[in-house]
Amino acid sequence: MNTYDQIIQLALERGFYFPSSELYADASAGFWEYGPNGVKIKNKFLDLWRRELVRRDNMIEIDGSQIMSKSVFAASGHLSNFTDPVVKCKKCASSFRADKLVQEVANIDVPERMANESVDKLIKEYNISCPLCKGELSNAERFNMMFKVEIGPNHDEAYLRPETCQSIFVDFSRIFKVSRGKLPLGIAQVGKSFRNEISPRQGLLRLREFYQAEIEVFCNPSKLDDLNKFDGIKNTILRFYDDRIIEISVEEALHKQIIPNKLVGYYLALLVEFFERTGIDKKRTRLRKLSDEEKAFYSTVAFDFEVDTSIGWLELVACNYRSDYDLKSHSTISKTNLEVMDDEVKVLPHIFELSLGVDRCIYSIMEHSYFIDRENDDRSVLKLKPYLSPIHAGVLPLLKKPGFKEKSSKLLAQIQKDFDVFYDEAGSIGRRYRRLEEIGTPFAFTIDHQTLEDDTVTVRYRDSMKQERIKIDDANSFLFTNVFTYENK
RNA sequence: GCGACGGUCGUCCAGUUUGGUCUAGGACAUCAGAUUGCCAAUCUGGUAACCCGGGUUCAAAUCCCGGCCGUCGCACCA
Repeated sequence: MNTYDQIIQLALERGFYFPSSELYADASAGFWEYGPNGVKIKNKFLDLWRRELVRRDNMIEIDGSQIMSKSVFAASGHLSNFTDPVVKCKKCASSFRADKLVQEVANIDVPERMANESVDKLIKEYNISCPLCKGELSNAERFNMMFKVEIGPNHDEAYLRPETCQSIFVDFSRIFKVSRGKLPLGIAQVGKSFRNEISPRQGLLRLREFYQAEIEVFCNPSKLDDLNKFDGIKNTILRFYDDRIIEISVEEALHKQIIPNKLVGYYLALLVEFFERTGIDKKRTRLRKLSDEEKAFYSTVAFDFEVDTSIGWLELVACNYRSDYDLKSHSTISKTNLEVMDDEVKVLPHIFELSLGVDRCIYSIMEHSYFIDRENDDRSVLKLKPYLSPIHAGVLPLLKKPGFKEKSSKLLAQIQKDFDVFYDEAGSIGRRYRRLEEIGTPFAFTIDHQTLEDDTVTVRYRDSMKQERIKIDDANSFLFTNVFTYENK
């Protein structure tokens, strides 16, 4: 069984995540739910994201609507560009990307945005048939990956947002004013996005409804290298991939023009430092500069932050320099001037975006944390960072005898307002330790005979299995110190 | 969306070839009790499943059709 299957099994058995609506046979693919443990790890992951990116860089966070008007997506380009021209074989019903098919067979350049009629014309002209069965092809159709919804009794057309960032763009003007913003300004948002994927697969890795944590940095395009805070991260090591991995400091990467300017370098560094805190193995991550073919339609420079998993390299964060694409077209379509003042000069800000897929991150963290301890009965341990663990600590009475439960309850009440704790008295003590470490609980407090005498408990560490004694009164400070530290114990 | 294969307790699997013995079995997990008392111990007992719909048949987990889901390949991945 590979690691991916083991993680899925753990997720199902222990309530991290599971398919949505599974009670019913008509449940569609691409929708998954977070169970009790999954929600906790997701919330803690987002706490870390806020701490390491939003707060660290004094960003602003908003929470926008999931349903947005048609005009938003007319301006964003999603109505016209978020589609692929598709032709179907009338005989065997296979479908193909029309532009790619024509390009291959006729050996001519076909722009992706070519009108359907022009594509049809080319198919006739070059007498193109189904590559599989030689059957006749249908006319080209556009498959739009946005979910359309109808508003009110008149069925007004609107869409579920395919990316969270559009809220940030359309709200930008007001946010900038009310927060007395100054460029560069990061605006962040966590929320759900919706894409009608043709074939969603692999659990959390490709969903039709998924969480994004996005950061849009609004900046003055003429001041991309005018950034004092760059000095704070210039020595941070980035791992770039292009045929092979290059480990290089941000400053060096700037000199070698791997990154275009200080602003991009600064935010890539913040991102990389954030991921170092998640428990994802840095040696199994890379930044990959995208070629022109791979880039999204709105992007001028793009890096993907990728992580190596048991099923290959996985894109976790798309880092796009979107220039003024978004504000310019929102400005045009809405007929609103979205320029702001920067040092007495009017500018239409450019945008550098860090668009993070939360669900994929959760999966990757679980996979990189999953550990089979060959030296200790092959126990399975989720070596999550303590601040990401669904449960911070277990409270375990060694015996089911008078006195033990009372002491346990006292300890429980004392720490559960500040921490996620789990009380367990069922089964042997070893069994209870194993249950806790399987879901990543870093600490277990055990109430034993000595507790009844001197109000001390043992703390058992998940990774080392070592124990030490502390006073019950010190349990909170122990947890504050050990849960939120970046050091591993 | 196409093709191949598959779908049985929470999880993993047996049972389907050849319809009846399946009132659906096991392991792990889980719950209750007993016992033990610091690393998955033992014993007893319990909960718990044939993906959905239709068809064939005296009889369907088993055969047929459709749908849904999953894995893999192709295509797709803004």
